Amino acid sequence: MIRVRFAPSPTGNLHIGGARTALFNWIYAKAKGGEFILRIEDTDAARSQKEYLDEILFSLKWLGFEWDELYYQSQRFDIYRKYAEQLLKEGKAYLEKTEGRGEAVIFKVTPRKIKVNDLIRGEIEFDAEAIKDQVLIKSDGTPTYNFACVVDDAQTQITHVIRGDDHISNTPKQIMLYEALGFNLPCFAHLPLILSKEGGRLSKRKGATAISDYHTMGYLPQALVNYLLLLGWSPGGNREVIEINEATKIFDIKNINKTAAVLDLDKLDWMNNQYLKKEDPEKLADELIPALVEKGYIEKDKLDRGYLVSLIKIFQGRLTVLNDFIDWADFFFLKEIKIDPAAEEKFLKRDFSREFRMFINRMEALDKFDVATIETAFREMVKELGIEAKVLIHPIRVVLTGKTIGPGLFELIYYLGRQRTKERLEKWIK
RNA sequence: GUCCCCAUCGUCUAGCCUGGUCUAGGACAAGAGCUUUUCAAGCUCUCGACACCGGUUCAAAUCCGGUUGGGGACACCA
Repeated sequence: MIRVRFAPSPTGNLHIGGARTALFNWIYAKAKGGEFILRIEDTDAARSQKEYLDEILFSLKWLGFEWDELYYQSQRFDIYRKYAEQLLKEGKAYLEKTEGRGEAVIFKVTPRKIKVNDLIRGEIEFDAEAIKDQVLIKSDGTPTYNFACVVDDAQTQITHVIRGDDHISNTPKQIMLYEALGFNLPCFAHLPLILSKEGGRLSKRKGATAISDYHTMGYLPQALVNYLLLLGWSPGGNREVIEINEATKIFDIKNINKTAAVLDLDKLDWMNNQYLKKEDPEKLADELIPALVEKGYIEKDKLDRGYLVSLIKIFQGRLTVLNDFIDWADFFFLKEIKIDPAAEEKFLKRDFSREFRMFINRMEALDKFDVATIETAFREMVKELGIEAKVLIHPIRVVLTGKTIGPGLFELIYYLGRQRTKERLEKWIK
């Protein structure tokens, strides 16, 4: 049974890099019918925070990476202690006293060559000569990262350690510990790093946006996962959009490439639009309702859900992020719309009183008020006036929506309704 | 400084393992056009890469060596 783990430290939010590591672990488990274990590396009590833990757990669930088991290192200190004592007893570690602090347990490093057979990179050789003796238990009694990591991976029977490239130099240190403790070695796979656009590691300043923020901004988890999957792996066959369920069927560590990838969010935007277009509008409504309520655009108990879904449908294909809807469709919810000054300048300098009046009358005369009849009435009217449709379409759009961009005019009028269309047009009749 | 990793369009990548089918394919971005009711989408087209040097070979993006460049690690952080 394949067992993999993702081991974040709650000293920061989950960001793109961590999410991608989690993804590759999770998908490998799925691909091989294995288990995905989540381990919280919260040994540093001073830096670990509950809010980060919550954010990490929320984000992993949001992305769809459900775990089979969950461990907290802070609850396992006695286990680390036990193994440290074993090493002490066997003479593989020694105690070191520091003034003002307690005793630390230090691992004795024996000079030798250490070979790592990495699933992605092949064989890598290190010389332990360059590695200093390693602290196992700090003088405050807490374990160090490398020690706790090895004990936990072995104890929880992790078969494949899949992690970022930045851990590659920890690997020889950990292998020495596995051997000293008499544990079986897992397989190692070191993922290429994700670099910021400026080069270098992802940091708060450079692209390390919290995953939960992508949720807040209106990205779809499927889109983010698909984008992440393409960073270092390819389904082949010139495929870009690939559903996770399909990807799990063809995923293999062997196909992960060695090169670090630069984070370029343009492609994520494109990907998000791809998923937004085909997403069930009912689901998008669920996502949008809280934000719309908060904006005061709708009221929770007086919600016309069917209407909202209809509106989502006419915007769906043009959204980059779901939240674009809130700005672009505001005129459907606001009593008083704001007219973009540039749009007014461009389309409403002329007096359209006669045309607007005429259009109102035509609409009121309609027996059946739907997208097709509105359009027919409008087209007949401009024909009679002897003008091009767009001469009138743009000014009407600006008056009704306040914007120069948006959905087709006739469906927009249909959903705005006769009454509101009339009111907004009348404001511009002198 | 020491150790380690990496190297195909601006970006993500296919191809590399198993040299010839590669005058290197796709996607994003950019530019042009079509459509049109604006924007978005869609469609068509354009721009654009095997880091460099040497070796092996009839033949190298593909194998080998070096150079250069980029990145990572060297904590009683994780």
